[in-house]
Parts: sequence; structure tokens; C-alpha cells
Amino acid sequence: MSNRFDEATSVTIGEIARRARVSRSTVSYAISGKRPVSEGTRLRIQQVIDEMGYQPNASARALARGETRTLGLVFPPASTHYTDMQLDFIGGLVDAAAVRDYDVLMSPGGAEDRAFHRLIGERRVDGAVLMEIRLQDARVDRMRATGFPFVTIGRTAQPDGTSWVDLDHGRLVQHCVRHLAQLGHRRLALVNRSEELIRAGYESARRGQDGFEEALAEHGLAGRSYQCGDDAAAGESCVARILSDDPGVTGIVTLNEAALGGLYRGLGAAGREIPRDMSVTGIVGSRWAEAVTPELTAADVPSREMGRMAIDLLLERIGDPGAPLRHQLLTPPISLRASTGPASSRTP
Amino acid sequence: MSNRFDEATSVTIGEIARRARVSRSTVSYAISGKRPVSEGTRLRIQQVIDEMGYQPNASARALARGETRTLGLVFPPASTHYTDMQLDFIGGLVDAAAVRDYDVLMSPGGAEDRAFHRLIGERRVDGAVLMEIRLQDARVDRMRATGFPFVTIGRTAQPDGTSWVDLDHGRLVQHCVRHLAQLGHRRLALVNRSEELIRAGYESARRGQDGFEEALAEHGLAGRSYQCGDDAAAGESCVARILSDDPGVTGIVTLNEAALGGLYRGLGAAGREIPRDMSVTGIVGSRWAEAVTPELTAADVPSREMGRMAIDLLLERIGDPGAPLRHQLLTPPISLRASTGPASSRTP
DNA sequence: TAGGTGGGGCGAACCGGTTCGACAAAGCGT
DNA sequence: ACGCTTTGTCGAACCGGTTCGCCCCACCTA
Repeated sequence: MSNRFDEATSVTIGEIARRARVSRSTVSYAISGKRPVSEGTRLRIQQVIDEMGYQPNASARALARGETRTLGLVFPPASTHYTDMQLDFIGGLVDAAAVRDYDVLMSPGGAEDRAFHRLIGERRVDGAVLMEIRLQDARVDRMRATGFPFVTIGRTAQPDGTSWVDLDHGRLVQHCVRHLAQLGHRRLALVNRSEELIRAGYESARRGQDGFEEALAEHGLAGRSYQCGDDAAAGESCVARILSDDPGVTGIVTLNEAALGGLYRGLGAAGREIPRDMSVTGIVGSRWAEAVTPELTAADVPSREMGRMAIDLLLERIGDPGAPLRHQLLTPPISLRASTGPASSRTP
Repeated sequence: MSNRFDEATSVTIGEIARRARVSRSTVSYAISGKRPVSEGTRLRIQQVIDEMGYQPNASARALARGETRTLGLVFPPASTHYTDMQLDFIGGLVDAAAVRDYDVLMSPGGAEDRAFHRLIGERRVDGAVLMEIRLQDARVDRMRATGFPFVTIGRTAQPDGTSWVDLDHGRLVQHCVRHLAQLGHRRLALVNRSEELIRAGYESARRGQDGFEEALAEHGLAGRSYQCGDDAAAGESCVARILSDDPGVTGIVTLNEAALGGLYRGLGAAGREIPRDMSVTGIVGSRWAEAVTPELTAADVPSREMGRMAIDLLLERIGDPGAPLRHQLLTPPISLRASTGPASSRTP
């Protein structure tokens, strides 16, 4: 009469206790080991647990313990398609969390969205990772105000108040420019992300642009920045703009992964061969860098690694909210591939 | 004395009840509307709620209601990198869930992994979507055994027992072959996914291959299938194998998005121009199809849409477990782009 | 043998919601 | 005036765990 078919799905600790002829608390202690339980009863309890396939209910446990063992991943709504880098980042983050027995809750939306409210206000998660940070970011302000543990991927204009892991886009772009300068290039272009993102204060785009301008000044080069949509067609037309603005450009730095294929196509259509007539470099996930021909000299983004770091930092904050904030600013090396070469190979 | 700074994070329904001078149940009814509450008290309660920023605790609510308002997304561990299609699929799925006030829990791992146990056994979610289905899939068997609501992306060898949404890879490959046949191509090659995936019984790869062979027979063509790793280098070496096995091949069908760039590079290195000397087509996300030059004639995978469908099907199963199972088999049209052309343009 | 010690187990309270049954007061018809 | 329904509210039980305080008993020591 108690042998329902679906009993495995509805076994409670009370049921285990009854069959093992002990109290519920004893079962709990036998599982957690927080108080001693005699060898005999522990074995008996364990046997019943195995027989019935008992697993403690997560909601009940979360309520009692005050922790959900779930982490939130907050990212803006996907009006703009995700990039490859983001995908790898998410993968690395989820895997790292799983290793530590945490699950990851995906939460699209900004500071005013219902999803965001659910996550924080309803305490669905023990902490959160914020992606796609802007220099002024309402989500960060809200999180800080609530005192909820969180880390950001990217840093705001006032980065000292939070833990974060970020790619040093400014410095990376500087390295790209220096590389081109050393090859003798004098007139450069920066292919940035879309106008909307830049206007929204998207951190990596902004800092990348700043780095570009600084590097131009430092090396005494001419150059200009271009906003470019996140797709191949935008990349193609961006090349057209660059060449019509200044046909003398011989080096391009790109922050725009999704436009890369279009960039190459545009150059091909304009009769510019890479790297003979045009050197191209930038910051791009390695999958894209290796997909184009010739392969792209680029700073490969360690996305999976960044996901892992984010989890580490977040768990540290959850474990000890009073601990000092930590920052990870990454400057991965530039992988030299086939898309850059000396400027002198063909003089106008 | 009760005005702590962090009170917004720890407001309970009891606190609201006290300040509004009503019982906890009245607050609950005022919020849910499941029983009438007088206009006056409802306003008073609402005011206190607004003042204190009260939001019901998700764990407590889940425990009491027996539902978590969370859905699981189960995918194998990321030893193999995710593809662009998967990313879009996840994005579409998460967005669709958010619209319906559900969150999505990411759970990497197979049927034996701790993450899988947590998800199902601990009842962290109300239902689950299973990605990356194999023809024989232990996860599906386990889910079916527990009676847990779920849908799969892709179908197993016995697809009738579950709800699923799937791309008809077999038919799509047939369409690709027919397209090439109509252009006059007689010797073809299929670039499939990696050996590991195929050996593991990865559904789309297997059915794609079956479709390829059927189509060859139907049109009386010669052809061969190749396994190819998920990266550009593998694609490049795959082309070398194809051309050395049969230099007369003039048409390629690919199921391998990540290898596409390498495929193009390999053809270029072998002196085969697309589409003059070689026509290429296949099943690839549009971002990749448009990134290569010439752009790829391909069946564009409606990934985001599939994510939305998966959520719809899953919520239907959760809402009414007795409802008939539903299947969505998609055969998106092939977008004609620039990578295919008549075989006759250059006769050996 | 009395008194202290600590291992092993139990019952009850608690986490923060939801929901059911009961009941008082108000509104209605006759 | 009475009983009957409806409306509004409350207290208590419950969801399924965890944890605290307490008690009993066996063992050790003086």
C-alpha cells in the first residue's frame, strides 16, 4: 500500500526515518555527520536511503539552511546576438560551478526586469555574476545597494567597489597597435562594436577605443575609429568606409568578432590582399581567429578561464562577505598568425 | 531598533503582517487574490509591501507550492566546444522562459553526474530540456523512468515516447544533395562531425549521414562520408583527405559548423575555387554561413525559434502531464547563396 | 557506589511561505 | 424578528528539511 510506482520522486526524510525506525533528526545527522550517530543505525539508515533512492528536497533544504547552492548569471536581453567568447565564458563558468556543486541560473535582463527581481529579491541564488558590464551600470548599483554577493565580468567606471575579472582591452589594443607600428604601419583603423553598444557605455568597447587613441598618440600614428554592427554585412561595409575615408590605411585592429568574416570579404572585394596590402589584428576568440584565411594575429580571449575565475571570486565573496575585494585584470599575449606583415611590402 | 539597513533583504511575510496589523494568511491572500480581501486592508498591506520592498522568498514558496518555477537545461559536459547554433538555441530558450516568468538552470553532465542528480532528484526544477541527444540516451531513459516532465532537442531511436523538437537532418541533407545533383554534380562528399560524437550515437550526425546515403542512392551519385573534428584545422585536413581519396569530387555537404572556415581554407590551398571548381553547402547557423566568402548556400538553423518551441512544449507537459506528447520536426528551407554552382563550369 | 562524562537519540521549534476550516459580522429575504 | 448566505479575517496545519536543548544510559573514576 505504500509501494507507489513514483515513490522515488516523493520520498521524504520522514519516510526514511519511519522505515529505519529512528527520528527525522537522526536521519539528518546521519547524512550530514554534524553529530555522531552510531555505526549500526547509520548503516541501517543508509540502507533505507539506498533502497528508496532518497534525495533531500532542494527547496526545503534551501529554506532551512538559508542558502540555495545556486549562482545567478545575469546578462542583458539577447537583442544583440551573443558572441562566441560569451558562449565559452558561460561554458567555463557553468562547468566550474558544477565542480563545486553549484548550479547556475540564467537571468536575462536589466536592473528593472522581472528576472532580475526574481533572482535577487526572491533569493533564488546565493550570489551572481554580471556580464556585459557598462561603465555606468544600473545593475551594479542595485546589487551594491542590496549587499548581495556578486562579481562582474568587466569593470565599471568606479571599479574599486566590486570584485571583478576583466580583459584589459585598453592595453590589448595598445599591444596590437604597437605590433602594427613595429611592422612599419602608419595609418590605422579600429573596428569597434556597434554604435548602440558604445553609446550605452559598453565597457570593453569604450576602453578599447581609449587604448587605441592613446597608442596612436604614443607612436605618432594616424588613425580613426569605426563603429560596426555585429554581423558580416556590417563588417563588409565598414571596410568600404575605412578605405573611402583614407585609402592609405594599411593596418586594422578589430574588437568585433562577429564582423570579422565580413571584414575579410570587404578587403578581398577591394582588392586588398592580407597581409600584403593590409595587416589585420585585434581581440577575437581563437575559434574565429583560426577560421579566417589567413588566420588572424590576435589576442586570444581566455573565455573559459575567465568563467572559472568569476566563480572562484564569487564563492569567495559568498563564503566571507567581509573579505577584501579582488580584481583580475587579464592581458593575454597576442598570438602571431598570418594576418599581419610589414607595411613596406608594397608602397603606393 | 527594527530599521536595519539590510532589512529589504530579510523582510518576511510575518513582518508585513505585523506592520499591517493583519495575519500572515491575509497578506498571502492579498497578494495572490485567491480569496477576497477588503479594499481597505488590501491597500494597507500593499503600502507596507511597497515601503519595505517585500518579495516572497522563492525557496519557501517553492516548498509550500510544490513548484519551483525553474526549468532545467541539461547538456553534456563541454569537452567539446559549444557551437554557435547551441548558443542561439540557449539564448532563445532562456528568453522564452523569462517571458513566462520561469528561470533556467544550466546543468552540465550525463545521467550519472551529480549535477543531473541535483536537478531531478532534489527537485530543483519543474521540468527539463535535454540537449545534444544521442540515439540511445541514458538521460532520456532515466527521465522517462522517473516520470519527470521533459522534452528533448533531437530524438532518440525510439522517439514516440517523448515530446521533442528536432531538425530533420536526414531530409535537410537530402535537400542539399538534390540541390547539388540538379546542378550536375556527380561525385560528392559529406563532412560530418567528429568521430567521437558519431560513435557516441549523436543523433543529428547519424541521421544526417543516413540521409546522405539515401540521397546518393536516389540520385545515382557517388559519394563518401568523412568524420571531422570541430575546428578549422580539422576542416582543412578533411579537405585534403577528400581530394586525395577522389580528386573528382565537385560537391561538399557539411554538417560541421566549426570546421567550415578550415574547409574553405583547405579548398583554397588545393587550388579549388568556390563555386567554380567546388560547390559547398550544408547545415550551418546563418552567422557562419554569412561569414565565409563566398557566402554559404545552407539550411539556416532556426536556433532561437527552437529554443522557444522547447519551452512551449515543456510548459505544456508540466501543466498537464497527461496531455498527448507533441513533436516538432523542422525542415527549414535552404538559403541559396554564392557557394554552389553548376558542375559543368569546368570539366576535368 | 555515587558522581561525572559523553555518546546516541528524540522531540520540538524553526525557516517562510500557502491553504484549509472556522467564525464573526454584515447583508438579504421573508 | 429570524435564519441564511456572503464576505473578510484569523489560527493552525503543512511543505521537508535543519538544528537546538534535553534526556537516557553506559562507562569511567574516586
